[in-house]
Amino acid sequence: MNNSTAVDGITIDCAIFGFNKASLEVLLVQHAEGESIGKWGLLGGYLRKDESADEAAQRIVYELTTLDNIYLEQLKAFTDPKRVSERRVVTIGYYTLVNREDYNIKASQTVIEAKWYKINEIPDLIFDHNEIFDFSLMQLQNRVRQAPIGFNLLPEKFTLLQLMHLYEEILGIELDKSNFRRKILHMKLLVALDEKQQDVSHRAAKLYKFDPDIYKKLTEKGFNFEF
Amino acid sequence: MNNSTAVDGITIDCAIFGFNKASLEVLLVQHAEGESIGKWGLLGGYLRKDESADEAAQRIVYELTTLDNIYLEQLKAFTDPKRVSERRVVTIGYYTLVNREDYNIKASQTVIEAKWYKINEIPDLIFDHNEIFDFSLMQLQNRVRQAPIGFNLLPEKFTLLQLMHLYEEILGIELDKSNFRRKILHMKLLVALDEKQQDVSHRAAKLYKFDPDIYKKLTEKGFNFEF
DNA sequence: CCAAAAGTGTTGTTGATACACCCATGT
DNA sequence: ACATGGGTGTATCAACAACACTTTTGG
Repeated sequence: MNNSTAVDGITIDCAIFGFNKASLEVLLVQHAEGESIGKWGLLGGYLRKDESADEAAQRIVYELTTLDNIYLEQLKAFTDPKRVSERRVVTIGYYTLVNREDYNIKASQTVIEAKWYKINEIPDLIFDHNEIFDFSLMQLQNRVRQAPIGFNLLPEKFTLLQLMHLYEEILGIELDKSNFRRKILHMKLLVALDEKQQDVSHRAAKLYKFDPDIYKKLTEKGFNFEF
Repeated sequence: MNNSTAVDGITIDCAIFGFNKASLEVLLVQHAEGESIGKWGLLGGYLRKDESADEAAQRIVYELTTLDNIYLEQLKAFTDPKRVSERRVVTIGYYTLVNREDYNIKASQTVIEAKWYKINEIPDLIFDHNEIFDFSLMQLQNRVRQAPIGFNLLPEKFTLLQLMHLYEEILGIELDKSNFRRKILHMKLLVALDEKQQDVSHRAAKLYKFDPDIYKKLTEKGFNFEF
């Protein structure tokens, strides 16, 4: 990358979450250059002089995955003076939620390899990236209870049990099928489609989709996302 | 201040909340030097090379108020490339909760004047400080519903109605006295003292204090702070 | 017919809400 | 006596947890 356009001493690091079958996973990368060659870490990059941190995070994720318009939220700034040896670098942490069905790795100059890791099988990462990851998971668990951001991890059409398993994975709890159905349907956030699952070896489930317009209307009255 | 010890291009800005009688207020300052002379803004300063952002925020608040060991939480980094004209400066926002009874302004080299403003009477501030303040209020409203951080705004001993008025002010809602009492006492977070209000022109209320030890025990089981 | 997941129904308990009401104290 | 806030009691309603049950579909 062209360092002349970068802000000195400020980087962006991003935890990219995806949901696969029944498990919540994070995309980690091996860096091809710099002092961290060959070690796994969160996807990162420099903040450029003409962009905000949000724009930088969007750009950095796009450069690796070609994913556009993804859900993205700043965590906080990580500022321990010793977090990177030798230099003083402050990093601004982010997390994003992506739909694995849309995802495709793009060849990249700065990254050797990218790989999904289950959230309870994260290896030792560079710098303070384990701390950043832990914080991002905590933040995800909190946010998912306050707003329906979890839908960003699912394909457009999904069954109620897929949704329930997603919440179970993220929150690390078990939910009652019957009660979950009642509660989520009662919120009126979902639109039932005239479609069912295909090619499953059991009774096919109805498919639903999340409706952001309905969400906007409901959000003014306020409703509860505790599960 | 000695700029040779400062990290280039990174500042700290802090919204200091206090609770006075019945209103939630923020401490604003007029800067004595730099491009912002004479305008009101949040308390701010440079991040130093040998300190984390948390330490910097503690130091900056201490330098003005001599308050120590206060509740302090990072908001996020504000990074719009145009947020400060001329230079690229990223600021890390903070908010703190202080007990007005402990508070005393200290003479300061960098600040002409400091003044408490009611949260709905905030003037036009320098840079993006209005945005930072709005964010801090939102964050306070959210956090106060998840954990008993509001106690940091009160004196050590307080009545149940003082506490209720605090929540009403922060959240901008009205609460039912009877139901509030039941709910807060039911949580078992408060320790009833063998003391009553003095010199009030009505029946004296019992005083309570918040017990952090009890909170720690309860927090593991989880409990609900929605009001 | 069986396995597996989809989907419905029932019941007891808890907690929120909206009140009405009585108590203590200073002016 | 009355104003002001302190403090108690109660009836109603909505939400939740636990669990049993029926339905659909592929193999």
